[in-house]
Amino acid sequence: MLRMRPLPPISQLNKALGSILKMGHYATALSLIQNKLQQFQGIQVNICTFCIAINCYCYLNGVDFGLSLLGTLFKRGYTPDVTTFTTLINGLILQDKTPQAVELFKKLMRTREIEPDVVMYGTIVNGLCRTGNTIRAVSLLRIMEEGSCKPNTVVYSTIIDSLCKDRMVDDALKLFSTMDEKGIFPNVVTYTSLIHGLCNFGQWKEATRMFKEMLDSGIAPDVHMYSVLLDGCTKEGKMKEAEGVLEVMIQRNVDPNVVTYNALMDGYCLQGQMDEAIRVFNTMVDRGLRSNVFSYNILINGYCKKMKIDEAVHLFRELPRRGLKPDNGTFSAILRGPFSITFLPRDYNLMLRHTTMIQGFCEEGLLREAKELFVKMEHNGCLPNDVTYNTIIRGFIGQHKCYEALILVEEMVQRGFSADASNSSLVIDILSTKGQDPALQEVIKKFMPKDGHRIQEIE
DNA sequence: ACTAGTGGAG
Repeated sequence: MLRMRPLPPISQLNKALGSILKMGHYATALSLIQNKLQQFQGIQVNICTFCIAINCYCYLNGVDFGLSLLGTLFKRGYTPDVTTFTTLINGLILQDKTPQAVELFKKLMRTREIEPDVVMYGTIVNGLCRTGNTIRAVSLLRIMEEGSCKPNTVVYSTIIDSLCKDRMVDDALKLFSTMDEKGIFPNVVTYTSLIHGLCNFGQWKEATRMFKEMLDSGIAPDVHMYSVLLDGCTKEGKMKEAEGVLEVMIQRNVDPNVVTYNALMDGYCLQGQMDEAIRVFNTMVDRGLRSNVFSYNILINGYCKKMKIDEAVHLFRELPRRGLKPDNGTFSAILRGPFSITFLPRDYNLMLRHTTMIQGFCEEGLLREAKELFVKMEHNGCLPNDVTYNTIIRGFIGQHKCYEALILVEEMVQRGFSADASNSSLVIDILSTKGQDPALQEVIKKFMPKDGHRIQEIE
């Protein structure tokens, strides 16, 4: 007879779920929760399990699903704790709803429903930094310093990294130097952010000084740190040193990953040494690492710059065979290359090739390139037609470049073309939001097809 | 046990 095993303690389940989450398997964690609930009807799910589920929903289906679970939680008589709310705040930030996240945070502060802890503060700081509000994050840091919830290394690191990315490396250095006074110690993450920032601004000497300082304080570099250093070397054209970094990390049993090799490959591409870049690519694969779309983009970009079209096309075609999908970076590399129209399908005629390319440029926001090709296509013996005009005009309007659009509209009308359906509706959209701009009015009037009555309806 | 911060192409 089958004897029922004792119910696993809920803490055991939660612990297992924790390690599944660390690997990013949110769907697995969710189905595990559901299975356990069905398997053991009487199992007592606690607030942590709910929080894990909310977190999974936030990552898988969006924060709205997470919020709806909060309702269930209330209905069953549970009281959400600070972690639950932090999870939701993080969910909002993940979905680019940082203003709502800040609102929720403020509301919790106001109603004193929850006493925010350092993680909740850190989550808000992260949200502010990610949305270009680093200065507001610094203000929040000051508030924390004066209050009872003191900032920790994570909060400082988040802001230091953001300052570096906002090109305020000096301010990052200043903030860094105040950490010591407060007895908050930088870790490898703090140093990585700062050294990355210094490398990006060519302050190689200062970067190496910081690295030595870190080693002296007994902090061990990890794969992130070594990759940043290697990348810094290649940006300085120091390929020998970059290879040296790779050797050192292998020696010290820090395994390089695909990011490390990509950085090295990009360095060789920058030097125009495509043979070396390919050698690195092969070494990476030999070491059992999988190339990603970045690896391909780096090489395609390198070949395009060297006018090696066959090699670039070959790699481009290899992407799907490796189960990889070209992304914006791939198209960007191709579009900037001198042979970009060659990548397009064989049955595209010259006209279609140019128009497709122009559309690609517009979608990438590369209007200057779009205009260049637009001018060039006439020299290539290929007159733009109504589709070409509509494509490029849509591009300029999309980037709110009304005056450039106006010139093109006049040209188009002169040649006897008019706006297509998609552009007409686009114009109506703009009219409803920005109709008061006289310059835009001018564009719109010329742009619309002969039956201008739809404009009057709106006016 | 659950929640926040670090690296790479264009």
